[in-house]
Amino acid sequence: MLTMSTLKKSDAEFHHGDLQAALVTAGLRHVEKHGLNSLGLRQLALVTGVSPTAVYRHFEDLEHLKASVAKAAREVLGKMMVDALKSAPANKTEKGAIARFLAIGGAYIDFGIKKSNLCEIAFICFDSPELEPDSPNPSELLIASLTELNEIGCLSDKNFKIAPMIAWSMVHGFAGLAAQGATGSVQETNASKKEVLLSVLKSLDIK
Amino acid sequence: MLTMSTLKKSDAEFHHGDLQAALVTAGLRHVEKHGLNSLGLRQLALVTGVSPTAVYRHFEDLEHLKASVAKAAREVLGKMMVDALKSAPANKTEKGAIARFLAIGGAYIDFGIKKSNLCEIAFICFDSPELEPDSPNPSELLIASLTELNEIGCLSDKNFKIAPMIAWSMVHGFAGLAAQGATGSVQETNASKKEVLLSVLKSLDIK
DNA sequence: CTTTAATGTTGACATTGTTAACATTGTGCC
DNA sequence: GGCACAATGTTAACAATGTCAACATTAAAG
Repeated sequence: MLTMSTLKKSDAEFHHGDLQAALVTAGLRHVEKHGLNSLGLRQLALVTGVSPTAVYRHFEDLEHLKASVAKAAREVLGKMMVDALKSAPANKTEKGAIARFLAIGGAYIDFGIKKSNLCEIAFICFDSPELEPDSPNPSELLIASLTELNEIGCLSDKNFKIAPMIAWSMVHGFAGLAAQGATGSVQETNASKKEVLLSVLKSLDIK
Repeated sequence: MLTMSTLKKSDAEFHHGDLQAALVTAGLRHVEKHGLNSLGLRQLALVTGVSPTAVYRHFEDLEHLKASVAKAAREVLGKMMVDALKSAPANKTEKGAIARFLAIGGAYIDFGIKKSNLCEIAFICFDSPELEPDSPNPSELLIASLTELNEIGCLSDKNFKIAPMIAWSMVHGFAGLAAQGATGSVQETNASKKEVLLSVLKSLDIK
């Protein structure tokens, strides 16, 4: 099962290799460039170089395909957050932990600002499947950062209980508003981004 | 213009009276019950008792019709907020102003919880038209409540500047998460709702 | 009363999502 | 190695959708 000497691609190219992933990737690219509403099954099959009905070997439905694209979009968000985490200071101090929280929270917001089309599909999915086990989960990354703040000692146990919902709501809400241009000009948005993140810390008695 | 002795409905019923509004209302009802993705032009025309192409006399496009339904959904949210405001204490005191803020913020969140399908379409619209001039605007209601807190004296001018974005992001984010069931059970959600609203006040140094 | 704009209808077309029936490829078993 | 079988892809067709062009009816204006 799943042998086929990985990536041999078969001379006649009758079999695609990994059509499932190819369709999702193509769908992700399309949404990023042209938005969600124009995402169609046939066009997607055409771009991938395959017949429309081949899609049904991998997805029950167009809705299920969309759900997979939504999953991929959330994985992009997760990657942006870990990238931001890597570029943040690694000091195991209070200041470092705060900087890391600002980094991943900021990355979540940047997802709304810079990848607004992906943001549109990422969360507007009803019955969306779980992320890949090895793929970083956005809300879990937020929780991990808050856990770190708690363990270091600058986030009380009482506040820690409500912290995930507070931080997630705020960051998610601002990202969504920014994605649909409700946060004003670019500089206004960037100013608000900072204030929004700091207000989360303030409401949690941090710093 | 627009005479026709309002609501005479014309014997032959060739003309509908106010098809534009009827289509939007039907669209709103459909989305509320069956979700957004199944919202179609033909089905909508059928329900309204009119031919499919009649829709094009009132809407350039299906997208524009959807945008009008989205506008109507935001107006529903606005009405829920003013209703909550009416049911809140009217004391012109600090406590009263806080209670009113919690009421309209809570209504925004309830919109996400109890009208999740409307919440789905309300904000996922690109080029959505402005609300009716007399219809209460959600974000402006939030701002008005914060203005009141500022005028009463329990919200500093400095915090007042950032307050709209803070409050709007938080409430909008939690409503969105609740709408897609990301906030846990019903009681968990209600508990979080309270914490979320209080944390906004806290981050603004209120109370 | 006639002209004209507004509003609605019919018929047709291209495109879409989906299904059924058929074809090809790779895998595992003897 | 040869053969059944599951996996994967193809073609042909269907119903339904959004949209357009041409026509019909009603209301409004002179």
